Formats: sequence, structure tokens, C-alpha cells
Amino acid sequence: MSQLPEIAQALYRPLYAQVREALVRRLIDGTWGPGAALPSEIQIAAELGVSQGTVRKALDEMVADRLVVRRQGRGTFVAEHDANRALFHFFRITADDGVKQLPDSAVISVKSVPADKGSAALFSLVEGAELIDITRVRLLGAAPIISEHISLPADAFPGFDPAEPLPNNLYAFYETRFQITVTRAEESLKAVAAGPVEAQQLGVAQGHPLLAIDRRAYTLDGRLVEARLSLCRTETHHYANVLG
Amino acid sequence: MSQLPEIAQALYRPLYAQVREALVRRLIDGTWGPGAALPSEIQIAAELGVSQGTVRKALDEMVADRLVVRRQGRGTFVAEHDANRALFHFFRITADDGVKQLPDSAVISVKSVPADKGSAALFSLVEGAELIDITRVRLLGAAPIISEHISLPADAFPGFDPAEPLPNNLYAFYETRFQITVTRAEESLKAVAAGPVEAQQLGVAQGHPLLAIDRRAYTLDGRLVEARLSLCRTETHHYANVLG
DNA sequence: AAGTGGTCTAGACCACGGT
DNA sequence: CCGTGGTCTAGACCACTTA
Repeated sequence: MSQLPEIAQALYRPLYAQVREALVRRLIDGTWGPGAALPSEIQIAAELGVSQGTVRKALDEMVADRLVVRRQGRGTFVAEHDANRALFHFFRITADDGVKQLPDSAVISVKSVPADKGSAALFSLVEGAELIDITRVRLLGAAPIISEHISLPADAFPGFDPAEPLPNNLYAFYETRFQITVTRAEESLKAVAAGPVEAQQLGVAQGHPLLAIDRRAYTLDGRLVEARLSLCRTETHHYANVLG
Repeated sequence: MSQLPEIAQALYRPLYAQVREALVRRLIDGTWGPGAALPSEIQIAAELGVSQGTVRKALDEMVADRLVVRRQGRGTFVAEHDANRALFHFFRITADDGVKQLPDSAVISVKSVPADKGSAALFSLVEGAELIDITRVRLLGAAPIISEHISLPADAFPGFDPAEPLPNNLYAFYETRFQITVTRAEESLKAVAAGPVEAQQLGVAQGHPLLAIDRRAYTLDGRLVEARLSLCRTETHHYANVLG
């Protein structure tokens, strides 16, 4: 690795951090796609001219950030958006009795719309740029519990057809269909009163309290690729979180 | 460390995990109180008969779980409930403009009450056991934003006097006054309609949507030491969370 | 200067999964 | 059996803090 001592003093970065960056760069540029096996620790160490322990430290961090998955005896693999990840890392609604289950989705509409001023600023686009606009209701059994509205910047999803069927797990869809991997999301929660549309969709009275979850989803290189507003009934379910 | 090979096969635990347990045991039994310095890596390694690297791995895990804090050149210290920890790890309400600030507290009442059936079961106590019951309103500036109700099992807080003044940061208070350190909390969030009491306390109409945060706080040895219900106005603030 | 944690190395051995 | 990741060691050196 480029470990010239004179620069090292000016902008010191540990070797393992440089190794991590080199590996992350290859995840971003798609050298190793989701599910692919990385070279073994020994191979990476030899290639980069560092010790195996340094590679291990870089990979341990990447495991902690869920960029890769390691399996003893098998190898190291790029993390995928499987059902597990959706359920345990990107879905926090749980039944009050503790049962956790991904709800089904009933898509109501998929439209191409021009970005208004706010959406354009949010996605760093010009006003009027194309957005994809998805509305769906999510149900547990026959009971509707979430009214969901999703916005995508169309330029990041080239060839997206509003008529094509959408699976329940959108992040897996983004990943396999558009090579867009969501690695991180920020959520902001509020309590709001149901408006006429949500009230009808969820079968509650107008003004009924709903949990509003406003989510921004980002890729590994920090690009915002999805904005999502979920309005949830919380009579029988809750949003679970652990503080440490 | 007790590394008898015949047991090691039956119930294999890595050495560093055993080291961690040994260290955590001393945190639980109070050998090292909050803010105290742990022995250096070398001393711990010598004492337990393992290498420095193994101690380091155990301590790294404990840093990740926020049980200890390490400062280069200074040493390793038992984590404390300072203002930072309260604000960044145990308080998730943020103003919509991104400003984060701990609200002030106005205590409304502190009472000793007998546990009803539900509370007794929650705290693993007999019905009628003594609970301490705190009600307070939390304000940003002059604006009330949270109506808060807190239950404590009295037997874990010996000598607690309902008349004594309560500071804003309760976890720091539990820690210094009763040697109770909260290390972990589970929260479950719902949207609810304001009842008459909360409506009056928060200056909203009855039925107004409020964010209900139901928190259970645990000590290092897994004992439930606090149950808390916070009802929050979310017109200008939100609950922030990051998914990874 | 001395002591602490932080990085990096080289090498041994163990546990696991597939051939 | 071999190759993978996982553990453990011993030792060198660096970065930071305090005295």
C-alpha cells in the first residue's frame, strides 16, 4: 500500500483503513457483485502487500457494517438483500405479541411524475426531473396496516417500466434489476392524524393516530436512491428499537 | 484461564470471550465502578495468563457495547452516564431542523405505589410490592413536548425518598446514587390519541396524535430497573433512527 | 521519559465445509 | 484432504498523554 512516511505524517490513516477503502471501492464499482465471493484473506494480503491480520481487521469492520458476510470454511461474500436482511435490518414493525413477519404488498399505483421543488432538492435534481412514484398498501393476513408512498429518482433506475410487476422486497429488486444496493437508511418518526386517503386505505376514521415513518435510503457511495413515507396503524403492532 | 481441553470440546468458548466474561463480572460486582480506570492491557493479560492481543479483542468488544471507553495514552475506563451518553445514546428526539438538545424536566409527582398485577409481572415482583412512580413533563424552552411516566422497583433503589429533588439525567442519578447502571433499553413506539391528562400537560386537544414511546431499561446483568412511557408531541420534533 | 492504547507483522494452530 | 475463516501468541513499533 502507498505508505510513504512523509504523507503518513500529514494525513495519517491506518493501513487497515486503506485496505478497507480499496475493498469498498471494488464493491462500489461492481467488481464484486452481491453474493459474489471475495478472494481469501491470504490472496488479498498478498495482492495489497500487507499482512493477513491487517486484511482481517478491514474485513471485520466491513462485517460490522454488513457490507460482507463471512462463513467459516466457505469464504467471504458480498452481502445480499435476502428475506432475512429485509426482516431484521430494514423492517422494524413487530406485532405486540412479539411475532415478526413481513407484510404482503398490494400495489395501488406506479407512475412517472415530474419532481416538484422539494423532491428535486432532496434528490439533488432539477425541478421537473423524472421521479417514479409508487403507492402501495401492506397487509398482514387481510388486515391493512401500512399505507406506503415511495419516490425514486428515475435516472438511477434506467429502463424502469411502471407497468412491470413489483415484488414485496423492493431492495432485493433494486439490487438485482438495477445494481443498486441500499446499505443504510435514516428514519424519522412522527405521530400524525389519518387523512381521507389513508383512512380509506387502512379502514380507520379520519383523524385516527398513525405512525408516520419517513425513510431516506442510501447506497454505499452515499447517493440517496429512495424516499419513503409509511403510515402505520399501531393498534396491534409497534415499531421496535434497541438503545445501547 | 480455565482451558481444560476436555471441556473445551464440549462447550467451546474462545479465550477472548472468557476474558470478556471475567472483566464483565468485575463490572457487575462493582470492583470497577463507573469512571474507574481498568488495569492496562499488559496487566490484565499477565493476571489472566493470556496474551495482550486476546485481552485487546475482549476490550474491543466491550467498547462496541459501550461498557468501557478507551483513550490512547490514558487508559481504559468504565463507561459513565454523562450528558453525551444521555443525548446521543438514550434520547432519540430531534428538532426537525436537525438541532438536538436535551429538554428540561418539570417533575409533577413522585409517589410510592403498590404494584398492580401487570407491573408486578413486568418487574418479577409479587402483587402489591412497592414501586416508585414518577410523572414529569419535559420542555424545550417554555414549550412542553413530552409527558413522561416512570416506574421503578423500589427494592432496587434502597433509601429512595420521594421528596428528594430529581435531576434531569435520571440514568446518571441511578448510577451515582444507587450504583445502578443502565446499559441497554428496548423501546416500542406507537401513535396514540392524547387523553385528557396529556392534552392538558402538553397544551393540545384531546385526541391529538402523540408518539408513545414505551421503554424498558436493563442493567448489565439483565435486570429490568425502569419502565417508562413517554408521550411526545411531534409537530416540530421527530424520533430519529438509523438502519444499517 | 515513561506508560498507555493503537497498529502491524509473522507464524502456529483450531474449527468448519466441501472434495 | 485441502482451503477457508477464527483464534492465539509474541514482539516490534507508532501515537498520544502525563509527568
